[in-house]
Amino acid sequence: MKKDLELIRQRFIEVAGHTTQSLGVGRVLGQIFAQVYFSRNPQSLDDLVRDLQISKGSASMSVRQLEQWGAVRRVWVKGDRKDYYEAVDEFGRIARKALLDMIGRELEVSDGILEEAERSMKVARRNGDRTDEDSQFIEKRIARLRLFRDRAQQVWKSSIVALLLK
Amino acid sequence: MKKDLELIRQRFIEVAGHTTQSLGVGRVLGQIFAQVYFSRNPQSLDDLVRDLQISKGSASMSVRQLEQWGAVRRVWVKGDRKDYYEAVDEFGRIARKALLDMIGRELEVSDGILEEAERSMKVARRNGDRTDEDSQFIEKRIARLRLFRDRAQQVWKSSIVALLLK
DNA sequence: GATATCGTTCAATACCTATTGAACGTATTA
DNA sequence: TAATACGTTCAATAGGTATTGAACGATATC
Repeated sequence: MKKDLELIRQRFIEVAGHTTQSLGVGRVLGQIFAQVYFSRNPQSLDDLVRDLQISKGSASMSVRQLEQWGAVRRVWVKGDRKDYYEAVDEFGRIARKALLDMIGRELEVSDGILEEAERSMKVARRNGDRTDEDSQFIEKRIARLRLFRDRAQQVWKSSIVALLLK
Repeated sequence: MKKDLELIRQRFIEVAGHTTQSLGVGRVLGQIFAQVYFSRNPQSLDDLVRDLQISKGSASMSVRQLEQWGAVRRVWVKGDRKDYYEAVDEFGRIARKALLDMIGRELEVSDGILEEAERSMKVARRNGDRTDEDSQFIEKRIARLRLFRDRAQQVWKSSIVALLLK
């Protein structure tokens, strides 16, 4: 491959690695995807290990993660036992799955605590504590939190949908 | 304060810390905001140090970060030299600033590499390399990337705006 | 059936970054 | 002026997590 093309490729791999790293999913993940995405031929684990100078274990795990998100797909190369991978060129779907996987869980957790708190407040109320100033304050704060949470939920969902549409 | 209210507060602090941690901005940040948000009285650094059992340095830095994002504001308590902080109850604006600060930079970086690559391809083309199959492949991939980037940009901006609106 | 090839697993390690805490500057009080 | 109270800074450290690599199982090849 021509030298300047190779340079561009290298640069993409570098930046992709940096990006995924600061997104909290590890450098290797981005590097692998970039390498596969900018390769005409399907890439084997060994290709990745050699070119990116990473361990086989790392390559194996990262590739599986990428497969999970639908970012790469296994392809069959006849007469070769190795697994080969090529990039799926549908960033929308990929981003959707990845984001849901990464952020979705967290959202559910904080959702849980909110409902839990709301239940507790309800119980406290029924016991006639409604005049308590502390309770009223906390209750208001929780209500505001709920308001934001619902808004954020909407934005989140519509964003996800928007990204999905090709 | 009543015991069950205190429990709820504690739980919020715990979850907030966990959330900010896995968002990559440290546990203390979330803990401090939760504590301030669920306190009727403005909180001093010492309050935070005592209640959360964190170091003064950590408290100082995290509070400054929160101030930067407009999540807490300094308030003046007469007859007291300490700095006190209270929560700003506008999650929309806070989220906006925080997200821009955290993700905005990354977006610009990956933006840079894209334009850089596009320029390089343009130059290569002018030199009559357009028949090169490798070049054509890379060029197509870059174009697809650009397409997604622009879409994502739109979604990103509209989400940010939507969150801002109270 | 023995050997070679390939992918996976997971405990150990290396790396990164949040957190600490001592030292410092500044403002306030005695 | 000395002593105290307070917030900030930053080098050192702790803690968490990505990455490694040796061991393993499975499958193909000799």
